[in-house]
Amino acid sequence: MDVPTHSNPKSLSETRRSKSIPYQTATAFRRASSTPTIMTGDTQTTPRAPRSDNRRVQLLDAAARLFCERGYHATSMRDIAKAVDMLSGSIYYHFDSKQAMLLAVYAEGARRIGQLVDVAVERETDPWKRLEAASAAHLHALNVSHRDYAQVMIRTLPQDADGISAQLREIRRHYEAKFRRLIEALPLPPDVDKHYLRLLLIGALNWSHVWYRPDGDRPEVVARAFIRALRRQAAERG
Amino acid sequence: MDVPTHSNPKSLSETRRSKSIPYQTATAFRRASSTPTIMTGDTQTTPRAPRSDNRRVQLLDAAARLFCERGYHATSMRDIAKAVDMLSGSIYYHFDSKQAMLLAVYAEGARRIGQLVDVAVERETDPWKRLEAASAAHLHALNVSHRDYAQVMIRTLPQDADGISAQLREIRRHYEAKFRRLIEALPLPPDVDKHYLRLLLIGALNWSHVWYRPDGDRPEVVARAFIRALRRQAAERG
DNA sequence: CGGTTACTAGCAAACGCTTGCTTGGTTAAT
DNA sequence: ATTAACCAAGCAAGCGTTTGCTAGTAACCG
Repeated sequence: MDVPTHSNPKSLSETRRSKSIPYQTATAFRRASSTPTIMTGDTQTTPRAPRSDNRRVQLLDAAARLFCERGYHATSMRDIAKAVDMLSGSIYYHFDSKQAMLLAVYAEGARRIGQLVDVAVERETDPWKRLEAASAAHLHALNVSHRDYAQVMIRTLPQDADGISAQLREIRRHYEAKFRRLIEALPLPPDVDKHYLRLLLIGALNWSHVWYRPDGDRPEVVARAFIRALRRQAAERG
Repeated sequence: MDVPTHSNPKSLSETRRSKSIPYQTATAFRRASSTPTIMTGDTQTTPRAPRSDNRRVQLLDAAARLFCERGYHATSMRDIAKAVDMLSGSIYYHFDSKQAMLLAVYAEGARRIGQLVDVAVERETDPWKRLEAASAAHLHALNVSHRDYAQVMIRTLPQDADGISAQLREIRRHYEAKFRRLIEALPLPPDVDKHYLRLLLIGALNWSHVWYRPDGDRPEVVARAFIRALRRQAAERG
């Protein structure tokens, strides 16, 4: 159930636009990519696949947990290293920098919530039911099944990491488009502002990490209450 | 218009429970308190009032601005000192620690939003209008008139400052009680869950710092849109 | 299949710099 | 004359990152 479902290295690297971004060494990039990028030069040696005891995932899990618990700036590379019983310098074999780790966690968080939402939405046909399912999946990822990764993705602001702010914004924009489409599909009277309906719902969902308690109502119950409050009876009947 | 309306030192110190908390020296506390606490000992000299060129407020303004822009952990005492053209060590004449500064900014933020909300609510009588006015005031403080202080108060989580987490929680609880009362007063059918109605609204309001743009709709417009979405037509007519 | 080679994954130790905070002394407002 | 307010200097600890090196693993070759 709670087994971490990491993306394979390929899909991770695909969130990156170009090899020229300065947050991963050529070596680390080659590692992360499943398709061995053989250079055009003739003296180039063919790269090798990651070893079976590769601890990149362990490292990312620890980073996600600590970034979630303490926040990015309050977590040191030594903290992360200690969590997986490693020396801080060794992290730099897997990641180019602390910011690169944050970006990786953030992207993985977006991928996980996105996947959960997609699966949940597919099962429904009614527009309101689809939105409710998406909300429940979002809440579930954020507070139950993928807390660490998802909360880093939700709570990290672009200004927290200057060098990768553009990437962070793009990832979030891409995710939120799902909700934009779901709300666009709602049968609403023309006097209802879809823009603010979206901001109202997403804001409430994202704020849930502050008040959500595992021993309280389950995500589906919360989602139903939220959608119920937004779904105006009059619009329904008309 | 944008003149900072700081609380006087007395009201600030009142948010503190006891003199024994370890985040302000005896000296700094005496400074902050308007009623000079004369000790029972006989050899005690009477303390003097703060000088007219006291820069405590300037310092707090700078801290609020930097905490808001970069976050608490990403801001150093030297950054704050530099912002008011001071040496970092000199800050410790006014505040006992970095955490004490955060607490002061946080408390002042809560005071300012609280005051704006109180004033706005007083002008209305209809329960829904009162809630809408409170929402507009909240949005206004958070994104326009008291951005720095208010955003620190909203965005800072208890786990960001271990030693003062209880105080932070208490201040926030006290503020949110205003919304609890406003929603309690709404004429709602019994099937509407007031608990989740509150979480929905407050979450959306607090998330506004992510998307609010000064050249977009004014806070009152946003608040009206939010309340409109929550105020179900059916309930209104019944 | 055994040996050689190539390279992954990590250790150990440091680099230069920044951190929150302290202390002793000085100046200027009251 | 008193002392609020600040400076100058520095402390120990911690920061992100780099470097030189090596043990162990996997792919290849005869």
